Amino acid sequence: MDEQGPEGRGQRPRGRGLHDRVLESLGPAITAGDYPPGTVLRTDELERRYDVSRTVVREAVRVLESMHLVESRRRVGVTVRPTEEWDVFDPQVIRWRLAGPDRPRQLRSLTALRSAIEPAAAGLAAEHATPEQCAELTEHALNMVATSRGQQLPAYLVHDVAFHRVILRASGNEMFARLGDVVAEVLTGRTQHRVMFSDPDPEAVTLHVRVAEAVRAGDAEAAERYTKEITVGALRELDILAP
Amino acid sequence: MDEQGPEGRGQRPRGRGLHDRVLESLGPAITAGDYPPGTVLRTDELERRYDVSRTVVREAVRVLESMHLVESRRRVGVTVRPTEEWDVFDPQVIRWRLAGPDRPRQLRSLTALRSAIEPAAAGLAAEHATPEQCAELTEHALNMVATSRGQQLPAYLVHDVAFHRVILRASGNEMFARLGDVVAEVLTGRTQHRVMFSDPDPEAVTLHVRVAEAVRAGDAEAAERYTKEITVGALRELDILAP
DNA sequence: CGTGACGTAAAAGTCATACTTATTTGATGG
DNA sequence: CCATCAAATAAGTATGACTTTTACGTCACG
Repeated sequence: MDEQGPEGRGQRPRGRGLHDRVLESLGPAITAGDYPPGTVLRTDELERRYDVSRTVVREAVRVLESMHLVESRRRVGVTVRPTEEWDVFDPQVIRWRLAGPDRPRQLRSLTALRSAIEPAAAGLAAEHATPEQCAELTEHALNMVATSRGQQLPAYLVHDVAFHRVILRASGNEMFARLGDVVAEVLTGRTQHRVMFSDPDPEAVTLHVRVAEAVRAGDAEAAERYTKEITVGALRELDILAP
Repeated sequence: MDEQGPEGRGQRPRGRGLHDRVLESLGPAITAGDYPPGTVLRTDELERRYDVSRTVVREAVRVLESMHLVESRRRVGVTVRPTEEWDVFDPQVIRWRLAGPDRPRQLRSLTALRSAIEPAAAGLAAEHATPEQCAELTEHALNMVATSRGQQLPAYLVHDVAFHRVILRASGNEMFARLGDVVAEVLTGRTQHRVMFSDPDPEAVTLHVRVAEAVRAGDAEAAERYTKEITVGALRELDILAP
């Protein structure tokens, strides 16, 4: 055993809070499958493992429970729940899974989600976007064109992310809007995987400009169709990278 | 003051846990707007209000924080966050909002979400559904037909919900699958609103049968198109009910 | 040999208290 | 007027005592 001494706790690591530290360790571990569904954790074991008090462990466990990652039952312990019951829409869960071995699978799910949501969002945006949002949109689209050649992927990515964020926000649907972070994550992840490869697909760049035009013109049908083409491209790309 | 006595707590209401009781009171209150964004709650105030210990309040607050409903900061208190930052995909948040004054708005968001997701899910289902799932699908569709006339809405609803659940599950996408509960909630809510009115739209019933056929035939394009028609119908219905 | 009632113990849940730490506020002094 | 530092405040953490639920084994009875 490696006790640091009879009194007090060793090494206050002073993150934003001890419970966060526990959460940021347990969450990824569970979503990564280190503790397969059915695994039982006992709180006093966790106390010792992380060298923290009951208070801290319980708070972390409570949060994991609210994500349906675990279930806490008296006389049993904290049981890891089956994967199908996890709150896969929880942004935190998404981040944890993107950081773990489930990343490819997660990226596929998310890309399929994008492919369903974004065209609809673009259609709504064409009807609801404010003039300011239209302006932002065309600006980002033009910046994408400008940075689409000559190893400027980081800059390109910034505008790509911003573009899709505006679309989702301009849809006027709060739920679509909240997917901005997720889409950002997917786009970023995708870029990292091919950063050494080529410049972005010129067709995709053009499509973004078309979407911006369609939204500005209030043409919902066109905005939806062009966006669909973008996301279909993203899906196809996934199949090529991991068939 | 209404103290129950000098020692102990009064009335153990023994829900599944005190923290749950606090959560189930605070959560709805916040999402209902009883505490507008910016409102600051102090934990010791909550302790007194709910007549529970620090431990319990902290656990509840921790969960609310993980939903991004509140933010807890030292020397300040527990602050209600702006609506745009809430985890609107959290099933619990969705339920709370559906139970509160935000219900109409929430139903609209969710219906728009359905309208984006379900057609895509149906398309995927046509490619991935197992024979068993196809069988379930046609069975539910036929039962919908059978119960579509003569004041059998409750029974109809059961099969409607089941049908859409199977579609979402058969899509093979875990995120789509997890929307089953949400869709169920929407369908149930919709039925409750018109339970005294008419039988379900015969066209919608037929469309469900067509979707089942398309999925069985592996015709993704048709499955997607028919499902889209169903959800568009749902959207139109909303406009009629609350233009 | 099966079956149901019952007691026991294990683990989470709760409480009260003492103490720590970060942060706001404002007072003090340059 | 601004920088700096001190005090007050509310959340964060630790801990020990106690309660409540419930799985599991035991034993008596059919």
